[in-house]
Amino acid sequence: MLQTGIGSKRVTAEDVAQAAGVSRQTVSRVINNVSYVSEETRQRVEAVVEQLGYRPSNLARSLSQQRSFTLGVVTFGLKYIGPSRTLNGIADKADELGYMLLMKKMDNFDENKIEEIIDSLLAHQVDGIIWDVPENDQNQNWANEIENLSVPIVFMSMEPRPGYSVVSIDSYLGAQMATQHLIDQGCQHIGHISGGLIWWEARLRLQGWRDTLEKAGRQVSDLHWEEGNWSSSSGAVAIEKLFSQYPEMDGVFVANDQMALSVLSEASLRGIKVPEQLAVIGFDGIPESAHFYPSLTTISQDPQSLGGEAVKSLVEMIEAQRDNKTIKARSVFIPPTLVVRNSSRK
Amino acid sequence: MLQTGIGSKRVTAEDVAQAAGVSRQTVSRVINNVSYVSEETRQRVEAVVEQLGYRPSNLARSLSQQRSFTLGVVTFGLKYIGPSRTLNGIADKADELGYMLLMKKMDNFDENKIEEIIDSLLAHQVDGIIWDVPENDQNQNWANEIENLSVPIVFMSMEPRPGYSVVSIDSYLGAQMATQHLIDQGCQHIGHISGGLIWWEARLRLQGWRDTLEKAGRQVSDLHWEEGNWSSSSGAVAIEKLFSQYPEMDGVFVANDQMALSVLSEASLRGIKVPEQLAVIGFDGIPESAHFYPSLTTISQDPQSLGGEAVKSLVEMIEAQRDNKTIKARSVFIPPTLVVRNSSRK
DNA sequence: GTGAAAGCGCTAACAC
DNA sequence: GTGTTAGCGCTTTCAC
Repeated sequence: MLQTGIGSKRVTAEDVAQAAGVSRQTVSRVINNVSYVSEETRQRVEAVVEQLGYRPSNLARSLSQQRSFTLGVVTFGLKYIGPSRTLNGIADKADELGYMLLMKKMDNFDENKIEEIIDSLLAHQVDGIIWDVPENDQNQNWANEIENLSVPIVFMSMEPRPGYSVVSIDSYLGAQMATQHLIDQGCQHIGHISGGLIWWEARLRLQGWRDTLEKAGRQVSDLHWEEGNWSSSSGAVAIEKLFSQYPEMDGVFVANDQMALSVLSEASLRGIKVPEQLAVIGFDGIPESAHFYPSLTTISQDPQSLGGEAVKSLVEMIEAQRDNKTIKARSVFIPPTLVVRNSSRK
Repeated sequence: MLQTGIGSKRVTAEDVAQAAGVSRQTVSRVINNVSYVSEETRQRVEAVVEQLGYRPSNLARSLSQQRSFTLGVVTFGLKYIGPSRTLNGIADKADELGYMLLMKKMDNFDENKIEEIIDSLLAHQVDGIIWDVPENDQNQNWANEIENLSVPIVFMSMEPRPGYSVVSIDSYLGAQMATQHLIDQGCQHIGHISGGLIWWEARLRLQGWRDTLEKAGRQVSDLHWEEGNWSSSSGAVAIEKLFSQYPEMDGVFVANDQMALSVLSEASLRGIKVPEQLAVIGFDGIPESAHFYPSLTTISQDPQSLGGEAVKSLVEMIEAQRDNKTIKARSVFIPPTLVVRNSSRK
């Protein structure tokens, strides 16, 4: 039974105690199922709880226990599908482990905001923090600011640093797989469209492409790649440039599926046949990519488990801290998988 | 300056008071800028605050003020782009108005979960709740359960009921606009692919399509539409069926852009020319739709402002409640806009 | 202007 | 088994 009446006064443990003719403490014991309470008392209390519609206040509990079972999550670019799928994974795992999520978003790289955000999370007594904001030039310094936090923190998609816990997709590996796949398909001239290079993952994917080509003895030039910003629009601009500055290109590794979508469209517009004249491979494996035309070969990641891993790591750290164990930072890299579809099958 | 040291003891107002040689209350006054404090004391306290890195505990404040400046948000289908863009709008507006977001997700329609979720939110003393879960047969009953909540609640994308605040896109209007557009382009046989009909919005879009056709004197049959579930995959299945059961179809209104993507792909596969042989219009206006091939005509909604409106409504209700004013429920319908692109321009 | 006391709703520690 | 006391960190009320 839910509490009734807008603005009605809250039913407290004290109310229940009085109505049941016991002490507050006994009510607490019944609620939390801790230490023995006689069956008779328990039932009496439970009846009153039900009758009064009593719900314990987590707020008060958090204050008294100095632990809130709440995790702070700071995300960036929630309006894009990638980050929100990760958030979904975080939410699922948090739920499973009995934590709530206190959410903050950060949309620009204002350094002052970093402290403000962390502070507001801390003020709400979060037990730990998940930081899912891309690292870039402007916000690198926060690493220092965050160094001595009073709660554990897990970073996502950030370059691992000793002493920090980081959970990421193995973008470098994925880029290698993608490039190698194009090589295996017989492509001779493989271009790349990167994500915004302020993102660590974009830099990794670029590097993976470059290294793989070089390892295969291919010539790599700066004319062979263009920087996008993850959006489809930027993909359209980038592929235009590549078409003109790298006309012999017969394969392209695109750093995410959204930009790859534009590559397919622009190719269609120009009558360039995919994959015959141009093989295309994306990254992310968004569900829609299976329905692009032609269907898109891609490096698939599972943001669900990515988010889940982050929560798992964080909760481990939280527990360790409570038990006064040493907290050992742990970095997790999740390998992506290659999904071959029509856009690359020569 | 951030707090230092994992697990280090929290700096409290009491600590500051002692260090500054004043009482806790004076510290509180300085922090909250309320009532007069002598300039000298103020500066002394502020110095100590800075020096000790004192951060007031919002938790304790919430408990004592019986108000948390936290909003509960319950979302459904966060892994899809629509709901997460809405969440983004919610987060922005909440930030602007000084509220934090406590997030819960709900992924199936388990009725028991409803109460549990609401309870956990209430236990954390949220000041109000935004309910962004589609209404369906199984979960209609919650309306009753939620009836007498102790905090204000705003529903999203739900059929308006007297006494409830609801914020929605005007899907019916959008469907009319879409269908009318196809009529205006000269389409004679206009089909429809709906979203999952457990969603109120899917039903509205279906109805808008049907009504508009009938108003235009067109014949409408159940062979002219198919139910999808919003996903691209379901769109592929649906369009297949329509192609076979409604071969004369020369225009199709698809209930969201993801499914429309599959329509474009399947048309390409079959060599059906869009828009010459089949005009296609989607719904939502996701950024990618501008880069489909051909670019997709769509009914564009702004989930950002949708989420913003919900927060605005909710906060209004919260303030009203605090001032003991009568809370008047208010329903907001946001009209979408028609974006004409190549998929429908005959 | 500033301080003392009480209270927000709960739990931990110790009695009985 | 159950009650009492103290305390989590803050704000409110009321003195002075």
